[in-house]
Amino acid sequence: MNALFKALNDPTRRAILERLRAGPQTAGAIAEQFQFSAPTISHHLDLLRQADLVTSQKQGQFVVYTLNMTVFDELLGWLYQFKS
Amino acid sequence: MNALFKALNDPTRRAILERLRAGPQTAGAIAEQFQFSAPTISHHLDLLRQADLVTSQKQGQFVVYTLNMTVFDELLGWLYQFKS
DNA sequence: TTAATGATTAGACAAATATCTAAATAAAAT
DNA sequence: ATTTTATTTAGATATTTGTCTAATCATTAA
Repeated sequence: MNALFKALNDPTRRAILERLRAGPQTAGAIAEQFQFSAPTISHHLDLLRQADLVTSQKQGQFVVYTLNMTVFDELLGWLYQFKS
Repeated sequence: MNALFKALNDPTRRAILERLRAGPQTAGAIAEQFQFSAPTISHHLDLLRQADLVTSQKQGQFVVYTLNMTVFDELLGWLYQFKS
């Protein structure tokens, strides 16, 4: 829960998630879409993975990142207690 | 959106929200339930208010904080784009 | 009007965070 | 084998954050 909110508390990381809606992408392809250095994006991806918001698969020299939406259920569950 | 995620990215602030589910409470009553100083809780309440997650009404020398759940719709809306 | 109570503001400080460059690792291409 | 490409790790740094104590503001009570 902590890792989840932490991961979401950054506009760049949220933007990465939104980009991944279009489908899995390599670390490099993701980094290209932002003005930050590759190590910075790599770090953001690490935090997203710690929160289980993305998964990564190594494919040759590339690392492909995939959105994992199942974690949102946890968030929805937390939100639900506040409804009504 | 930034203020919202920022406010939620702290366990104490999330706990405050959960306590407020029981009903509006004064700043002092909220602070009593935590081990932090009154100024610290006051600061957390300020961030929650900046995110519009709570509203405050001054009643004499007390300040009553009330949970505002309408903001969660914004969060749900953001989450919704990831569904399916 | 003075003292007490509830709450916030101000300022300080340690810890966490986001970013960078440089270096390291691993795979592919020459 | 060597070099290039993709990515991560390491280390540095400036900013942000959570906390505290002390001081201030505002309201109520003596």
